[in-house]
Amino acid sequence: MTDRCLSLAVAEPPADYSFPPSIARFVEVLVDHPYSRPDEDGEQRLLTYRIPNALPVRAGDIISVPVRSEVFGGVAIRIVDRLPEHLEETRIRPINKIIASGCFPDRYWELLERVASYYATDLVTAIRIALPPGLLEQSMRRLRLKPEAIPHGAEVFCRPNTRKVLQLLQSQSAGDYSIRYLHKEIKGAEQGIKDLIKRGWAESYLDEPKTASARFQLSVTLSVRPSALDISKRHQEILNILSSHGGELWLTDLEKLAKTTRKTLNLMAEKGYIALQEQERLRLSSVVVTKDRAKELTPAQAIALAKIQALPGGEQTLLHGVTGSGKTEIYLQAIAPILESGRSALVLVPEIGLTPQLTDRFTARFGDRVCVYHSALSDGERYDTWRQMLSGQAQVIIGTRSAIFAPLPRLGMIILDEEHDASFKQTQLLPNYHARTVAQWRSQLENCPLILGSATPSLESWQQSQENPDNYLSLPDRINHRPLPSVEIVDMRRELQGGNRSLFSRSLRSALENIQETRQQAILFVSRRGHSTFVSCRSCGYVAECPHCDVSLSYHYTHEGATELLRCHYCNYSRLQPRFCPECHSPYFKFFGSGTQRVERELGSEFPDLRVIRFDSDTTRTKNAPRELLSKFANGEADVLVGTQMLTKGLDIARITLVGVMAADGLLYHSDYRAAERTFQTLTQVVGRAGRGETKGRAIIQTYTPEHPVIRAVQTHDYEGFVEAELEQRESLAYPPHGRLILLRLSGLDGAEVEKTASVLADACIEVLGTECEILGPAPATVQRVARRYRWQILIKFADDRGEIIGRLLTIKSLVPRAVSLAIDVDPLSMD
DNA sequence: AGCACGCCGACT
DNA sequence: GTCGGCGTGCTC
Repeated sequence: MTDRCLSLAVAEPPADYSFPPSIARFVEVLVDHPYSRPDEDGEQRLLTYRIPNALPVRAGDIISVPVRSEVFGGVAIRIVDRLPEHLEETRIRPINKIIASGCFPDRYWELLERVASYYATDLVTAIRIALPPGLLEQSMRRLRLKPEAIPHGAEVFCRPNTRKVLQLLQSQSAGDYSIRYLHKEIKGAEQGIKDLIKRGWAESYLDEPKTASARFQLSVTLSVRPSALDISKRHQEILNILSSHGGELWLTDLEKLAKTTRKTLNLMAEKGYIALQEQERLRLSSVVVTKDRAKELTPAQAIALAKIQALPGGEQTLLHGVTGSGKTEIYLQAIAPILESGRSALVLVPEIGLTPQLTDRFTARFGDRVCVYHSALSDGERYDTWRQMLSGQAQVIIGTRSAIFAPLPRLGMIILDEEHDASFKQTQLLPNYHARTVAQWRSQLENCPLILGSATPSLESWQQSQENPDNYLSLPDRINHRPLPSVEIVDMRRELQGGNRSLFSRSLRSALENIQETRQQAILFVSRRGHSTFVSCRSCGYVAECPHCDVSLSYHYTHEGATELLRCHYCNYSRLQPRFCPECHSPYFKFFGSGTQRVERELGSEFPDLRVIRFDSDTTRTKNAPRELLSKFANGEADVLVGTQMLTKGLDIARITLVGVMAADGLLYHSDYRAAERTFQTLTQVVGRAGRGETKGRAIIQTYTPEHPVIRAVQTHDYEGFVEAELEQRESLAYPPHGRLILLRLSGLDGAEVEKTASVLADACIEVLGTECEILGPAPATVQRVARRYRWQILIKFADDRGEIIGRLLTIKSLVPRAVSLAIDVDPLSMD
């Protein structure tokens, strides 16, 4: 399949793009439409369109085309001068318009091809993740009521289907739904829709795809000398302000700066003092920070930097630096010469919203050559940043997972910070790619070095670096010889035996008291959000469960007097906590498992003087919330930060001297084969937040299993010991990085149908893949039902060098019925 | 994948 | 006749 796709992709040199318009009349398009997706043989189907009047379409452009009665996005693959034989010219329709051109730099197609084939999806799906949202949008046919045309009470005379459609439309104030939605809601909607249109009560229309577009704004340019004699004093003032800002400003900015109005400026434009013109204003998010300079490096940092700078293109190196060892400074100094040489750098981080500190440091060093790119940006911001990347200017892009597809024409370096982090793997949408894997391909294709940085490298990266020790860089010490925090393990069983029923051990309690006295700061790590993981009736044991998923509902209670809510952490269903047990009407409930809200509340009652900020996905939902909460904490407006996993990333605050882990067991208790690795990484990272300033840090880990080897390894900061033991484990079970996995995830509303499909697929796998693979399952997923869908899985284990089996696996796709969906997760990180 | 089209049984 | 169900084929 790969080969065929390669021949499809735009491999022609730019000179071949420009056919004379008289010859280049047709274009073959890969359309974002199911028909264009590969069939059983992996054949991509292209549709041929006419190019209207010399529209400058080139291969690689994103265009929009009509398919039947709708409009879809697509990619121009080939410009041709003649139609294929099986097509009549009368059947050929013209393309609608060019949405974006020149979007794919050299070598970029090859990257997308590789993503599509390795992750077992089609090319359009791979292209889609590479583009900003909205570029491949499609139109939809909608039905709109014409209320004025409907006689009063006339629906009584309609047939049932017409009435149903009418009632559904009338239930909404605009009286407007997509035809697809009407079909989904009402069976036999077709007739009703036709009837309504025939009667003239409704009209169907095509809503235009809402493609992102550039924003234009009025700008003001100085066109005279401000001191010219015949200009009034007020006008001179305004011109001076304009002049002092370089002679060019946005109209809105000048209005504010000069405290003037549009009317005055219009007058000045008429007199010819200034020129007003529409200009594109890029929506790039910018933060103003003070400029900084390169810091002096420690000897270890200097060695690492020198090795990075000597790294040949296409090679990767692992920068293994303990928490607080100054990896960011190395990144900054490695990037500086890249920018100088006119090339760009790509920095990938796990979750950008949570690491404002890192972004700020890059901006302080490189100013407006830094752009951020991640999903929290608005569509407009994303679109503009994406186009800014295409410009080819030397720049630094800091982004999350999807930024690995940043269309930078002259890429000089890729850095993956916190490379072990699981958020680099896409899990919800297809393709289920891992940004580290894609980064490895991209660095080879673009012939630029790849730096993987982490304090707790993934087993994959560790093993690769062991195979090539030249490309392993170690920073074993913190900068300024600061020691790593001491780690104390507290056995919570003993606390209970000793009569301490609080969430806080005696040790943690006294450490928190100490924080208050010494005016230092602490963070408390909790593995779950919410208040309690479940609520149970004290007399009958009833536990509220989610009606759509096979899980109990979490209890949410944020503050005194707040509504008590039960919420499903899988599908977000929520309802009020009942006052009485629905089974036995008892008013008494017991709360199990403590989350961030409960820890926050208990802190409040046991340490009323401590000021607490809660930092979890509930309090950081809005765009600027993470930055605001963190800067409040950094400014000393709170003493304790209580939070989940998010705390483990990039938090660097000198006054944090204490880290408390409320219950380490919540992490360990997972059936997943990666549970130990994840727990070690998370705990090591969170412990590493302490003691980055003058005062030595201290960590207290509360657990019910103090003897667990992972907990021990965290205590002794023994990465290597942990990794070696874990690698042996994995090898004995043929789990990654020894051997590879593919997980087939099946889901559907009909449990029996999903189960049946799963068993059919498992048999097909055995037939197609034979004895070269081990096929485990089918088995129900850990949580069998999520959002009313039943879920089954098949796990395929195979040897490292048998990558070609993925292609063979595609043939089983056709065995899946419509009502069941299949996702092929190549190299899954989690089996949930 | 949807959505047309067309064929066949049940009911005014 | 007409309505409504579902199997089959096409999308430039």
